[in-house]
Amino acid sequence: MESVLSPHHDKGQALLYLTDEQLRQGIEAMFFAYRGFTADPDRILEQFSYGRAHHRALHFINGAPGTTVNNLLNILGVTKQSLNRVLRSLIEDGLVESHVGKKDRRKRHLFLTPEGSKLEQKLSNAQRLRMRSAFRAAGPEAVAGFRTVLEAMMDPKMLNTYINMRDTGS
Amino acid sequence: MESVLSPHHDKGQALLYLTDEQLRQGIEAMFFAYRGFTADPDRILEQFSYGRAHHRALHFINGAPGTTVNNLLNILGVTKQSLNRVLRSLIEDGLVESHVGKKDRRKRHLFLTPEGSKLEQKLSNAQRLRMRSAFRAAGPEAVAGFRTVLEAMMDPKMLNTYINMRDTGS
DNA sequence: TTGGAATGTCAACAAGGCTGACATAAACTT
DNA sequence: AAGTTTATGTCAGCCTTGTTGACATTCCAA
Repeated sequence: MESVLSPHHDKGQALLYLTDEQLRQGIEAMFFAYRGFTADPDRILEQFSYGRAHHRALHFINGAPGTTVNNLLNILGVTKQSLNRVLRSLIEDGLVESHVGKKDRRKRHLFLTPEGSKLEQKLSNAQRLRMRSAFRAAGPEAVAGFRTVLEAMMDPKMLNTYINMRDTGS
Repeated sequence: MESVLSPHHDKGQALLYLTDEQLRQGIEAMFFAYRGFTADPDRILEQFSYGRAHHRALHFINGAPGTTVNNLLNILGVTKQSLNRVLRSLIEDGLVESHVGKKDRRKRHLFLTPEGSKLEQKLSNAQRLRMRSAFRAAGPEAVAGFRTVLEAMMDPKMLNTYINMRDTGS
């Protein structure tokens, strides 16, 4: 907790944002913002008869080319059967390539084809556009705060995953 | 990346948070944080054989008792068929009551029963617990930034909805 | 070399989105 | 008063994306 003595963190100030009403607003803000966050890619995906699950797969394969199915499973937090369905359609449609591992032939390493990369770019551009304009409107300090709160809200295990991706740039 | 000459206002510093890599991190932060955000209520809902859709209905009926089906539809952004399925089960299970409007008898006004209120509390407490600890860990300035960015990310129409709920406290 | 662990595939089911069609009742318009 | 619009509910059927269970393949270690 925070000191009552510190001038910038007196009790009233420190606790104001922790009232149930403030928390409720935070909860609703998450709900509405997440809708906005996914709205643009969703519109594009619809044209390709894909869903959010396809977007997520493309996103993380793009970020970590050669990743395995199992690794993707851990990141996405779904069952392998669920992911497999999505991957199968992406592979059939020529957006993703699956290569049997050379060391361990049980593993499949996943890569985007040029066409898959193209769609990923399209989705990513749309999503970044909104994020950029939100960041621009809010300013650098707000962005830092945004990231801080989001990180504190993640499950510890996923926070590690997130931090690893962030630091290795993959 | 950073200018040696003007540490606080050089171009690199001012725009650092708008690089594609920063935006990518923002996107992934949203993805992982939203999972954390919904994880606790999801576990509770499972015990009742309900889903997130039920949670959302309970949440907004609790926040605006007597709201109509149509109003809820606009807030939730789903079709009436989809909402109806959820409402029907909540009404059958005695968590929600639907009262024919007195002025306009086409309308149904929705209220939580004591039992519905109890579940809503349970879900809301779990979700607030995580939000509170995230807010506490991040500090007031970060919370303000979080809210600012989320609001900038909403669709304008939903931002209005959100602001109205926030200001009227309903 | 054999049994277990890791990995991936196939089948089937459920939740919760969606559309379309239609019924009802009330309110509004002309 | 008649016709139109609005609000709501319901039925049927479809799709995506979760789930579990069963099973095949591959690797590794006892």
